[in-house]
Amino acid sequence: MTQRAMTARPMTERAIPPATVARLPSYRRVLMDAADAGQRTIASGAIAEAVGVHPDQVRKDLSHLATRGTRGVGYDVRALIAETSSILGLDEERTVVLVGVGNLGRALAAYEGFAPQGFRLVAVLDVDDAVIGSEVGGLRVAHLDTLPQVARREQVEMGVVAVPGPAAQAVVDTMVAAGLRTVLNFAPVHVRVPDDVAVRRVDLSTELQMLSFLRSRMRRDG
Amino acid sequence: MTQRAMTARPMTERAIPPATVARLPSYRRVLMDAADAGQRTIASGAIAEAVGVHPDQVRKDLSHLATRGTRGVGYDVRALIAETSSILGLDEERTVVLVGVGNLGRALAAYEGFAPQGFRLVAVLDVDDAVIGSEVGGLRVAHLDTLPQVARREQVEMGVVAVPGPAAQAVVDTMVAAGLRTVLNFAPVHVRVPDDVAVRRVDLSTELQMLSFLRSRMRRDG
DNA sequence: TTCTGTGAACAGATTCACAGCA
DNA sequence: TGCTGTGAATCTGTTCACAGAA
Repeated sequence: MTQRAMTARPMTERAIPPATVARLPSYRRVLMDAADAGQRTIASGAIAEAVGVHPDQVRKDLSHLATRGTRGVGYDVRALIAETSSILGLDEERTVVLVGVGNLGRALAAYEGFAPQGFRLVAVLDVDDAVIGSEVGGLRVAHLDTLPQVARREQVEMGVVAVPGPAAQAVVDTMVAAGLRTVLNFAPVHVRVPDDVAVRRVDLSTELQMLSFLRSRMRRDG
Repeated sequence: MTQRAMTARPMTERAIPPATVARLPSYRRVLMDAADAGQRTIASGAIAEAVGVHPDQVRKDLSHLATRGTRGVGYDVRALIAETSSILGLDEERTVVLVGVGNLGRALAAYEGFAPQGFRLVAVLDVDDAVIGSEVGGLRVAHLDTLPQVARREQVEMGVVAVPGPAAQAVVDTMVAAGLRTVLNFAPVHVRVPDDVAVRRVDLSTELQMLSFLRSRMRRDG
């Protein structure tokens, strides 16, 4: 629909392929482990081994970054961490709001993986009076209606949707109206959003079903 | 490594592309909604609309199945549900074991999405004495050491890993040794498994980071 | 040597274009 | 006329092969 590839863009960054971006968080994690272990440089082969891809793939991916490796040695660990963090937007703090305080919502609110990557959960919302006012993940659950105020006050950028499927579209509409521009959707439905809003969906049921498919297939192969 | 494509295979099924399989669960959900609403047939455009893809894509995907649509009308809803279920291996019950009773593990155990798709959780395991013996998702938490017995007794096929990263590889090794052949890994690390075991990883942090990337990019585009 | 960087070959997935049946 | 089915064209991603710097 929109013509992106032809758009003039500052030379500093050259349209990193989505497939590469998807691997960057894994690379970054390995790099941070290496840094913790005191390593100053790391070879593509070592990253590849830890992440489970081909070394070729790692080098091709890293060739989209500005950081260059040195032949016979590898890449500078600190430089790569800095650049991947910057590309992924992890050098500035991102505020997150969570909607839906069921089992999954509660688990997400308590999830320890948010904070270390710079994601700060600033509000937990629901529409059910039974849970509003209770404490979840160190925050008091408020009514979904307060989202616009919270979003403005805290400059919230990301929304996490952990409500049942039928409620998801309405929640996302509310988020979009409140100015959120990225949404992580755990409901098992596709939601419609304007072009300038990004949505990613995580569906446990889909994952299980794909595994189930692989299982069926394997029994015949083996 | 293994040569699959050339393997002789019963004509009844012709190697469905992975990308298609990944969309099948979504199609199936839409079909079930349509069936609930009393619809007997459905057009590719309607499925596409609900799932958020091109109608062309839906038709190409469905062309890999045996069920054919009728021109000017659409596809038979019941027939498609039956065939997608069969392909995804959802016509037989799959037994699942969950390891790791942290926040996420508890949420997964209580997750209502397992049962309706034919996934039956038969055991919840951990290594922490503090949680062993407690009840989670209607099951009493047992020690990970009991996995081999449970796996044999219940013919367990799938394992869900909800333990911290550093513990994941050992847990998966135990699962593989106990005969499980598919693993859904929520730990943020790559785990090594033999060729005949399938692993899928779901990483919340990766999803957030990809959204964060999109957010950074959008601010410049818009 | 060892390990990077990249063009070229290849493979897979999506979109287009259109023929053809109800 | 509406919607399926599919070859062809295109696009995207992966793997190969190898030149070249430390």
